[in-house]
Amino acid sequence: MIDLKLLQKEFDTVSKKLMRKGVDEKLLEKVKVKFEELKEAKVNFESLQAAQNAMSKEFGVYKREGKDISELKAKVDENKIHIADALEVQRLRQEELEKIAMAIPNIPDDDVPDGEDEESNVELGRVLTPKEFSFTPKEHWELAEQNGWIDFERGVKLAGSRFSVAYDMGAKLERALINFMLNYNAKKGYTEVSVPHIVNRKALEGTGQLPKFEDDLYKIEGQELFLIPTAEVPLTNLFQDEIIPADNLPIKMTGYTSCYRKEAGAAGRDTRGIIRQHQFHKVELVCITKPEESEAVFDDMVNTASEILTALELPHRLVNLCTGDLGFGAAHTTDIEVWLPGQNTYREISSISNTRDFQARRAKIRYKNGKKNELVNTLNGSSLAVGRTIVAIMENYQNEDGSISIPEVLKPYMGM
RNA sequence: GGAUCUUUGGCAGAGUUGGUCGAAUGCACCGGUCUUGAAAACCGGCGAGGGUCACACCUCCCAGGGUUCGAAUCCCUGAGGGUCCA
Repeated sequence: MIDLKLLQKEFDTVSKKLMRKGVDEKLLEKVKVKFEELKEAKVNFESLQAAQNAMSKEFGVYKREGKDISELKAKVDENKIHIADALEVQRLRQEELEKIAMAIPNIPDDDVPDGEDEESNVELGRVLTPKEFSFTPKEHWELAEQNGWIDFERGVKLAGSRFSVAYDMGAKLERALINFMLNYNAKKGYTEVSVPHIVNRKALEGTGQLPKFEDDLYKIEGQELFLIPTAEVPLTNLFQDEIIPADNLPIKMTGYTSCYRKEAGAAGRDTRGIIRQHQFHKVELVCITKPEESEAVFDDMVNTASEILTALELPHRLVNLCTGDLGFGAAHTTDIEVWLPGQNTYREISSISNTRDFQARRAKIRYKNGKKNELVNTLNGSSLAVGRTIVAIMENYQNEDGSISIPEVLKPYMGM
């Protein structure tokens, strides 16, 4: 949720920034008006309520003094009707406002580059040089089938398209990577947390997946529960409605979960292989910080994810997302793209975002700054998407005969 | 599963003939006096959210609903905890 007070006070500045992200200025004006109307309704309701309270107190006095209360009662009864009306008005306006305000994305930072889509993303740097192959490197699905690591047909049999089954070294690699990543993150000061894979609506509203992106979520029939699309949701919402002592910040967490996504808007994209699955494994980083320290923590998260790739000797690059490619809740995002020689391109393997106070405002996560309660900053990032890491390992570690070597650092995790 | 009791501020714990209760008291905590420093003692402050320049004011005594001019206090439903019976 954006800061409505800020929108009201500095409409021109805020709307200009949001227009960079394609938000219609008319919509923002509407939000501003609705916000003012809501405040008005609140003041109205509260003053009626105050009058009611005062009269009720008088009642006590009258009774004790044995005075006649019929006139006062008439007044109070009339006021009651007004209160009911005022409350209804307030409720409606609140609903109206929330409906549109909740669908407004976060304000992008000033240094986020302009752009429609990923074409305008800005490369920040490269780590490791892709190696030259003496043969034409294959794509991962081919290697996966050839080595018997991944079974696409039986995944479809069990659950449908975009599901797959991992076997043998493919399955072991999954497990090894998860452990390796979690251990690495723990060493960097991130506390390991194991969370539910099913969450309620409030949690998803807190992190911004709802109400706007319900189509992308798997919902449990008959219940207001959803499968998580990322561990970011439960990890961030651990602190929903809490006021955290300043000394406890920053909170740095890492967690492994499966992630479940309908991929509603992705028809036809990445249909081969395991780049885009309905269920995939991911190790996530989530941090909760004071506003002034969030950028330092952000850098640490990017480094942590990048270091894992470096340890796996996978070439990658860092990319600063442009306004058009930025997610709903992010103020700015750095993607890490790993080199895939089979596809001869870099593909996203991690996305690290600073949402600043956008999620904190929705989820009411605050901290005690002296005497005042202030919103925290929340950050999230993958470190890393496990399936895509396997893809990267397959393509980068392939040999001419189609076999695949195992990265040195993973061998201990695979009983080798 | 049945009966009964219970659910209050960081903790403990008053508050059930409904009104002056957002709530006594103790502990904890913060500030001060005293002290070389600390402890003790004494003085002062001290629930949360919204709102305001600051007040005022609104909301919150497990959750939700109801009765009433007015509810922490009464009624209903649900959840957690205790005890007894199965």
